[in-house]
Amino acid sequence: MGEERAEVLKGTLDMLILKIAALGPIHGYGIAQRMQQISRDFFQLQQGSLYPALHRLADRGWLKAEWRVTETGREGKFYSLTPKGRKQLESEIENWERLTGAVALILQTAE
Amino acid sequence: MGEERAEVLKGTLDMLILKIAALGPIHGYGIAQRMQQISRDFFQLQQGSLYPALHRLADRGWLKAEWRVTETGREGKFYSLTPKGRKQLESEIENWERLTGAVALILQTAE
DNA sequence: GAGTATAGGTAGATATTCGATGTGTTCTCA
DNA sequence: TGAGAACACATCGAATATCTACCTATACTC
Repeated sequence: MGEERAEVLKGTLDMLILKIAALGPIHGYGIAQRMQQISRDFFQLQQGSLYPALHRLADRGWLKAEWRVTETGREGKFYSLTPKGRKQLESEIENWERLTGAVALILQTAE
Repeated sequence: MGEERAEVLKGTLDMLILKIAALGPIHGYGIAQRMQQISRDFFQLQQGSLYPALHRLADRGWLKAEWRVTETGREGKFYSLTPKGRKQLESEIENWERLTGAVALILQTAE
């Protein structure tokens, strides 16, 4: 009980990951941590969602990956935004805003 | 090109339908029309999404259905919110707000 | 009589997220 | 020195939801 399970809204994960990556090169595990931090523990991104999403985004040419050594001395795959990825992020944010705007219109409708 | 396809965000359709039904008993076809109107043509709910969703919501006890005659003299299945459905709607709206709040935190983060 | 709008519906394809599970390394602390 | 936690990568299958495409039927318009 009291499970504050915060599932990411389907369709928004790509945008969120791209946005975090836009802050600077970061490895997968770090993305999940950062997302949790920034959202004040609201989003707890699962690894089973994270890694497939990263591969998907890389496949589409929105992220590029590079092995480097992390702050903790381990190997990590660092992702950074490609120019195409930056455009994609912009377009996803725009769409997100139009979408939440439309939802707001409906939620505000009074009986 | 220029396709302004507005797909409903997965996970929000139930909330939107419940909200429209909360405005008063309304039949399925009317829900789609109303949603399009209120959202200023942004949402164009497909029948293949609408009807399965209505059945789902009725199965869960959030909507109750009743055949009546529509304004245009046809038979229509009118849906109205049950008390359980009203609670569900409230909880979905609350969740939606926490969710968009968390997304906003991430989108606002500056490099 | 043809076509459009209204009203209901199903079936299959697609996409995405999660939960469970697996590998291996480094660090901490008893 | 050894156990467990945290770090870092990953895959697989189940569950879910939405869409596209299709189907039926009635009423209205031209």
